[in-house]
Amino acid sequence: MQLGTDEPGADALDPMLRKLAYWQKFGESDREAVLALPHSVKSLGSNNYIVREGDYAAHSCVLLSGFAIRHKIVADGRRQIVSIHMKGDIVDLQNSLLGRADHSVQMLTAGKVALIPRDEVNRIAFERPLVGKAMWIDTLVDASIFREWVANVGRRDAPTRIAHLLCEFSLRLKVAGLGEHTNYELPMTQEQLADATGLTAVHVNRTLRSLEGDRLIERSNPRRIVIGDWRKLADAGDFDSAYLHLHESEPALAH
Amino acid sequence: MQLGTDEPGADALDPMLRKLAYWQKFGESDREAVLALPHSVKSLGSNNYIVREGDYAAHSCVLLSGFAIRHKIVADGRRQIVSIHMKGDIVDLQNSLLGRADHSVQMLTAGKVALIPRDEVNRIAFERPLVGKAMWIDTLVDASIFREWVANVGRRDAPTRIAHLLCEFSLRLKVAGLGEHTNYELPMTQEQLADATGLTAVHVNRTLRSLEGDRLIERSNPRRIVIGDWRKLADAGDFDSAYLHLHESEPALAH
DNA sequence: CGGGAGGTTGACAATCGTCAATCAGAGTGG
DNA sequence: CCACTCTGATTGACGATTGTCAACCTCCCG
Repeated sequence: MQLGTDEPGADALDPMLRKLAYWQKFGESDREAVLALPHSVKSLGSNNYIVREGDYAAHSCVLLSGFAIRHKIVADGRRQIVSIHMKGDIVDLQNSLLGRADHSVQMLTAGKVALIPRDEVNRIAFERPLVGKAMWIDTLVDASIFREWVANVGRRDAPTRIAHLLCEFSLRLKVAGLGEHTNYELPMTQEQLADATGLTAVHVNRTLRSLEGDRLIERSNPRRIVIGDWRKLADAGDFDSAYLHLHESEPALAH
Repeated sequence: MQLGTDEPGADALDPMLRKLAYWQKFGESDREAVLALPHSVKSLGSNNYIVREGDYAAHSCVLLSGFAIRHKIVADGRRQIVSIHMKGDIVDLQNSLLGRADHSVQMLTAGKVALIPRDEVNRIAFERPLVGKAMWIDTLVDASIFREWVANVGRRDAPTRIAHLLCEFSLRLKVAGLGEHTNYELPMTQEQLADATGLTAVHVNRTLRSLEGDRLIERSNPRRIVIGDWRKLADAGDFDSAYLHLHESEPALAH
């Protein structure tokens, strides 16, 4: 299923603006300039590709709703998911500057994206220093998350790895304002979870059940994650939110 | 050993300029502006720290000679190296914008670094769009390498992982103009190699010897890597240089 | 010549992967 | 309403890659 292209609403880019303004305080004119970026909105079905490895992207792409992942395929056909994205995430800013995509971006659920011509992204980045700075910071935080993922798949065992991912997802849901962050539906199959953690689907299954057995999470159905004691799960997942570079107010989660 | 601070040479920042100019063609005034950045040069001994996780860095740091790594420590004290750096690499640009360091940077060998006040980095990035763009691209390529590392430790087996790292190192040596890239001395212990690949030192040792046994590499001493057939090693390491975003001329290595 | 760091090897253990069967739930057509 | 089917989740038995522990070797350097 590949759905059509919609008319852009007046402030379709609001989720992107919120994200950028989170990194860098904007004045009114910068806010308006971001919202005024030319773009088209596209509705995508689950599993639709936004970018394919090797593409020369003509657009930058912002996720307006739904969830998406970035992934790479290795020699024997196995897949590694390198990041998970949600509302407001700028999903392929790098392609505006780098040219050929070094990985694919794929929808996890149905959702909408805004496509912004790469020239426009480049223009605003350099005409409006605060906007450019916010975009740069956004890509630096992305990079910080990749580093954490290298450590996660490289040096943590399966239960810790999965607990860490559940914590990251929870906290990012909260920052994005997407509902109850201690009781959420993980928008992916266990196979996708395996591809994100460098494990196999079977082992992910066993590990989830073992986290459940240890009362670190509850699951009323296979995808629903209920976090009873956030601090306990964070400890189990060796989770320290510093790498997300959130403002002071957020990490208070720990309470 | 922590050596002193030297007088900056007239063009100490040349390695940084070369790197930036590789990503973005500069005019003469931009070149001069980069070289004119205020900075101090510091000589560091092997294993000295450049940045420690948690630091609020007042400087950005460019590696002028020697090798360095970035790493993170996980709960049980194990370490994950997330990248390896060499001459010309801008090693903590992100700290200029992000504030608190989310990982440590440590010298692998003795070498020199240039410290540039973070305000100066911010200033040049926004006063000189081409310089800013080059720095931005540099951070995006960094991020691309992190993604590849996530896939490397997440989805490749030990021999493939190590072969991949050897290929990446080889190619980056070549681009940086640091001698014979098919016959080089790997500036790290097997324990450090293990921390970079998410393995243990013992297993790294066995795997290196097995690569040797398969005639994918030769080693006249434990650290010297001789690549007889580059293509063969690249195949064994599932190595495709696209993620390094080099210009067209370099990947010709494959011949 | 002694000490130490790093490299090498073997025996054994454990985490995690593979294969295969079964189960549960959603959607579909008769 | 009820097979039927498909995807995803779950479980068990077994196997393999990788980790752990411990010994020993080698080289460099003071």
